[in-house]
Amino acid sequence: MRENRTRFILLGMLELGPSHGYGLRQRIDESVGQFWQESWGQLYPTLRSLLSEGLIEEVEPGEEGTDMPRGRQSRVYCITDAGRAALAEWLAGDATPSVKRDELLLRTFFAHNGDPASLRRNIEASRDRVRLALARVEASQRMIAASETYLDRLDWWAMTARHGELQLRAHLQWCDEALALLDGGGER
Amino acid sequence: MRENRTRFILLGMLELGPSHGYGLRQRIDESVGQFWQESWGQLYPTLRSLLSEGLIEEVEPGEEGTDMPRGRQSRVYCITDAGRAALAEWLAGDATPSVKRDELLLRTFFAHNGDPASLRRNIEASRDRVRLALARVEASQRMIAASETYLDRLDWWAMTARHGELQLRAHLQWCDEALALLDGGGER
DNA sequence: CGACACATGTAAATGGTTACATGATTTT
DNA sequence: AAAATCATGTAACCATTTACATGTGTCG
Repeated sequence: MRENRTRFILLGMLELGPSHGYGLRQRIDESVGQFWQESWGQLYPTLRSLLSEGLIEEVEPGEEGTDMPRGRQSRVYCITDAGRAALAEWLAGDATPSVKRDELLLRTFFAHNGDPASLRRNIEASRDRVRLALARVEASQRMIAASETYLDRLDWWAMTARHGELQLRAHLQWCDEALALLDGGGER
Repeated sequence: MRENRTRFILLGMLELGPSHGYGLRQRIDESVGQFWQESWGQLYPTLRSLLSEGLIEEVEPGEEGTDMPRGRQSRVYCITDAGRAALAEWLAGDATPSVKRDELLLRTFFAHNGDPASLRRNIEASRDRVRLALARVEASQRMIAASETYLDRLDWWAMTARHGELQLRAHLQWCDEALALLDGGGER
């Protein structure tokens, strides 16, 4: 929490090419959506402050376009050298360890106080969500493998996808084990 | 975010036996600390509001003591029937899917803009933290296996520990793969 | 006697989501 | 003509952390 990472996601996404607020959020969802997300309430104000700090600048829509808006009213931004420097500086620093919060595990821990059917429902819902997420990760892995652009970034991107794959598979295995336990001795 | 889970953790922990603020935080750290944590700024005010809602009540220190304070000034709480009902009601509902935020992966995704040595340092730091966490999980698994109390809760507790084990092992494997990639073709 | 763990709280700041408000363009 | 998507933003609210403030008991 102590550092505002939204700034650096936006800088990193703009480093891939100029875009506008709405388009940046799409990029975020498609690329790092499995392990990060941004809301409008964060995105637009942060774009403004990056602009006022000179880390990004506004360009005319239509210029050298990588990701131009289809509608009319929109503001297209581009990263500046100062922005690139700020991004590099952030990357040179230490990551703050991620705070883990897992409500499903909390419910599992306290399951004694509720009924097994509710826990089962929640685990099944989680399993279904994670199966979808795994399908998305696998799709993204195929896209990375087939990509002919951004070649010098693909190794890193594949690494993040691989993390998702391992993490999600581990969770699926847990769901299976947990549901088996609920089926077996769980009723007592 | 929409639901204040702190309330239910405190209720769940008090269901194990009466305790005081400081002791509750210790219980939380020792039991669900791998996937949940509470700060003082959340804990004490929440205890107050649970008290005013009648979900917990204050008892004299020294009564039927499971977890009594060693120092002097302290307030010991006990869950009420209303509190047990509130906990059960929460458990009957649906879990809100956990929001995932992983700064290490963000740094990996944008690694192209920084230097490989910094990424390596961050991955190694994460691996070291996770090794420690895994050791704690394994210790907690041994404690659960050897426990002769709370028998009807042990299955659930073991399940949460198993989740930690699977998740942390998956992360360790990723760290190894990522470091190998950094050693190998990573320099180009 | 100094450091550290025990113990309880409050206040301010931050980070983040959600709902609101508005309107254009595309698709059905 | 309606619905969905594209597009930009603001305001209110909520959750959470961090720093502050205070004091006791224990151990070396």
